[in-house]
Amino acid sequence: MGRSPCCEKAHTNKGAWTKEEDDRLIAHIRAHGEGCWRSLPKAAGLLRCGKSCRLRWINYLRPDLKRGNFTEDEDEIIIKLHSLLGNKWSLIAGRLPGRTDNEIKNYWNTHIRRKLLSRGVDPSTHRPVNESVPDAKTISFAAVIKEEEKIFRGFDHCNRDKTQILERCPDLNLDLQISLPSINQEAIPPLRRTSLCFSCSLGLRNSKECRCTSSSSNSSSNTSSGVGTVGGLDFFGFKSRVLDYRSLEMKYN
DNA sequence: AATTGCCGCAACCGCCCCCCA
DNA sequence: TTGGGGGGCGGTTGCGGCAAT
Repeated sequence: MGRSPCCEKAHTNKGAWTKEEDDRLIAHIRAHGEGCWRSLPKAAGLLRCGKSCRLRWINYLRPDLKRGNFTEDEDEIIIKLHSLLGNKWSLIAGRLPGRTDNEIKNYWNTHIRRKLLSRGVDPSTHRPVNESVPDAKTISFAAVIKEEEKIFRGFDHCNRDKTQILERCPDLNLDLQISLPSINQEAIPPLRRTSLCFSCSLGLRNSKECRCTSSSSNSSSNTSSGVGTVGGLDFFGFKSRVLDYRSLEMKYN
């Protein structure tokens, strides 16, 4: 038995939303709030799929949406976040108030990709287009074990157990941690040490999150704020729990 | 003025994850 | 512990508008 459909497809409208449908949806959400999208269309008197209502509200009708063109600052933030997070549009949108994941995804595909290509940057890898990428090395443990089996086949008299072979490949814990590039400020001549805060490095100079100071002495304090926070800036949302950090962790046990 | 091709964006589709019974 | 349902997400599609011819 397959999955039950999210709605009665036969009796739902598709395509562009009418003004009347928008008004009904807005009125319903104003009165009852968001939630239970599956039952919302019926309650609101809409011949739409619940998912369609959700999309329409989130991407178009929500009152806190920022309409209009993206600013240069927003462009740069999107580029930097994309280089860190990849196509995690919802995470990127979470760091840009008033913008939706769909909007950012479309904007990326239509404008930023072209912008990066014109700069000679590959939008997928964020590396120069003509930069030769070193051959990727794939470590295959299965291949290692096969090789070892070949070797040990000649030593059958030893009654060597396969588990002994496997013990040669201990469990790995490949936890990935993300953090700011570690720069040893002590190794840099005093005059060249930077006090640029992370906000400024994202192109948000003079923003309220800016922690830059005229003195370079504060720069070290920025690195002691813990993972995901820089100078008190909750960049990765660890404090606000916007970012599901588990998606950035790979475990092999 | 009509046609064609391209571009941008809203909306849809299907998969995946999480929560709860 | 497990399975089903609901919601969220990323990729894709299709339509409308606009520029070029």
